[in-house]
Amino acid sequence: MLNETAVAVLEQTSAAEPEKRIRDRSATERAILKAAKNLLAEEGFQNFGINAVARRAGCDKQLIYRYYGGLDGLVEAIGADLGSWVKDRIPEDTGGMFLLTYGDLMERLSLLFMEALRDDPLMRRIVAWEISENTEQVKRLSEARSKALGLWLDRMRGSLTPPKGVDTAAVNALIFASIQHLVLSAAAGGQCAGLALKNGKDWEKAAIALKRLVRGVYG
Amino acid sequence: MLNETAVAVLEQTSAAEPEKRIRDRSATERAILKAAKNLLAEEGFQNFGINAVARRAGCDKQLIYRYYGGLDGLVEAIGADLGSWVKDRIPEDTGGMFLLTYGDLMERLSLLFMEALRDDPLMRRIVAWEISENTEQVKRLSEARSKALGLWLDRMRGSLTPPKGVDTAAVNALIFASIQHLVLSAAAGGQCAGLALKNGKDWEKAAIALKRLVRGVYG
DNA sequence: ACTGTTACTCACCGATTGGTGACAGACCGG
DNA sequence: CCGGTCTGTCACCAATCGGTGAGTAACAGT
Repeated sequence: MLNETAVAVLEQTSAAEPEKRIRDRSATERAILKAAKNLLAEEGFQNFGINAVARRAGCDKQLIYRYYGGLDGLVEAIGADLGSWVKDRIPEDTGGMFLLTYGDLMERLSLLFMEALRDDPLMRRIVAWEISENTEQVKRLSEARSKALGLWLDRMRGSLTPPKGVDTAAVNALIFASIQHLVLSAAAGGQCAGLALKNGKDWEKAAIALKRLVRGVYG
Repeated sequence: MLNETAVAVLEQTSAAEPEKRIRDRSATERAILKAAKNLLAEEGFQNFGINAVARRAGCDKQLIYRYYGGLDGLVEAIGADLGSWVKDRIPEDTGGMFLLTYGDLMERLSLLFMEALRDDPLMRRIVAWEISENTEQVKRLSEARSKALGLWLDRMRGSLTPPKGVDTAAVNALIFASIQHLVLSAAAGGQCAGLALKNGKDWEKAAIALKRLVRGVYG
């Protein structure tokens, strides 16, 4: 893999156009970041290292040290980039939902979160990483993710007050933990605690069970 | 670290005699297995390899190849050894519980499982491993764990029929997923989804929320 | 055109990994 | 006693890891 610009140049080499700017720092930086994200999403954190990222980015690892200050900085950049998650995952159409109770809201958020996590391999890998390791790298990344998730929840919640008499923080933590583990387990082995999670039908069952769980506590 | 026997020998040989290692295959095998389990429990699967296990077991890695056929066989042996989990985790005192409803049962099982997982680092690491990787190694280990858990649940359930009209498989999968993620997240970072999980007070809150969740679906 | 800076590549380092073949010593049957 | 098997050790392999210092090629300012 080469720089995007380099690829573009290669593609139009048929013409006699003079090559322009193979040396483009910001493009290289973007290529590195993109390579890192893709690598993390596809391969997981096991084989996530300087050499692998440089290989995939098609540049020398030295550039990663120079531009990001090593893997730590690169991971931090990924974390910073995680803010874009919020924008992508907020449905602009919030209409059609009248008179939301807290139960309505949590049911909707749970299903949305499950769906979002299902088709975001990078986020899944990060969650798995958080659980498996406790280095400073992961801690920072975890904070960024937590922050992004919190922001997402805030945006989605709007101005709705939680019910009294229930420890919503703890209950919601359990609900979201449930979703995360279900999705991660499914992504890894196609099942969770013996429950098959492969085709759409399986996930429909899971969704129904999730609704029932949420409705059970929040009515 | 050396064999226990070897250590004993070393302790009583002041320095005159050349140290002799006891030739005891089964003891060495046990030492290797124990080292592997401890290593996995303490360090996690990140640095789990032939060299690390041999180092901790105080023997040459060649012996791991000979006795277990490499890491795969060793992991499989760990899985086979996982059956003992069931015996350790079944409270012999099942009296004092009259007229169990399914809700009573699931509440009790949930709390027991959470507690059991909380003080079993090896099991936690295995769960985290399952989620993070999908190699043949992990698959076998996962199966063994799943089997052990299933056996445990059977033993605990006794002869109690689940309620109709509820997809108990899916709901229970969600509940146990919730517990696993909560405990793993806590073990890694002392919190889960912003919910602090450090001292006993925190866990008490989590337990209450868990009860509420279970009671919500199963009454 | 000269100079200095920027962007980038390359070669090398020590350490560690998984894996193998050769060897030494202890034990046992003959 | 000898010879073979079992148990354990050691040296070595190629590959990969993270990390660094030095060199090269393209650019910009003058």
